[in-house]
Amino acid sequence: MTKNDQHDLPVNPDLVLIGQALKIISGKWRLYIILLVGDETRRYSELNESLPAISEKVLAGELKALVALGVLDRKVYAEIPPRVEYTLTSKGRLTLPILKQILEIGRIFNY
Amino acid sequence: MTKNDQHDLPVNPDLVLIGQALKIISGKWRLYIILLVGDETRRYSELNESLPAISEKVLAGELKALVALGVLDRKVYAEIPPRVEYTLTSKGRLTLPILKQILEIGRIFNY
DNA sequence: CAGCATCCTTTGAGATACTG
DNA sequence: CAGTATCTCAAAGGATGCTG
Repeated sequence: MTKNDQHDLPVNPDLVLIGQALKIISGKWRLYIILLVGDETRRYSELNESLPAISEKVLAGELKALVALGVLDRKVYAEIPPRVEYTLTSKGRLTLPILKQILEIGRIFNY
Repeated sequence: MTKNDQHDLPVNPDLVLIGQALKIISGKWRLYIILLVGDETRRYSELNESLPAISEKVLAGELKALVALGVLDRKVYAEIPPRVEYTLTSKGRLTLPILKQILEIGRIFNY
């Protein structure tokens, strides 16, 4: 029976889910990227231009992470010049309506 | 007509709202704190115990920030020992159902 | 009890040059 | 075009001791 024994506090199972969700959406650019892709197919250069303030390194890193997390699909076309397209996975699409709700928070605190 | 002229890209007004929302919810602890307060009244010590991994400095700082942002109300009781209680403001309460939706994202990527 | 002050470590992010 | 490699920096977060 340690001090942190589970019986001490009824651990809120939601806290675990928050952690899972934060793995997906936390960071300065995640929400922007996921919402910009939306239901479309986006090329790297499109995203780069839509987010002028992001650096190439960060964008490439975030895209790679989101692919690894199963949020984005990455499709490479063997063309010259190269073309790479990103779309939401089925799981990624499930998050879309939720992320759009987050925009409401912006509205709430804007006026 | 500069390169960044607004006419060049139909700037997504949602991007602005994301920025507003991120001011409220971004960071490692914001979601936890807001959801833990929920519809209840929480003391500093309660929050501190519910989030064993947070340091006192960070918790105090986040609470102060959330009060400044208009998310939390802070009520001090002139007692000994001191008692400080936090509740959501009316705006803060408006975010609750949205933040609860975010838990769904955790579920989506958990299985 | 509910913090603040100080110091320190870690992480995220930006700039730039370069490559398949 | 779509990235990588390096370097650098700022900010977030953590540990600890102290106080009204």
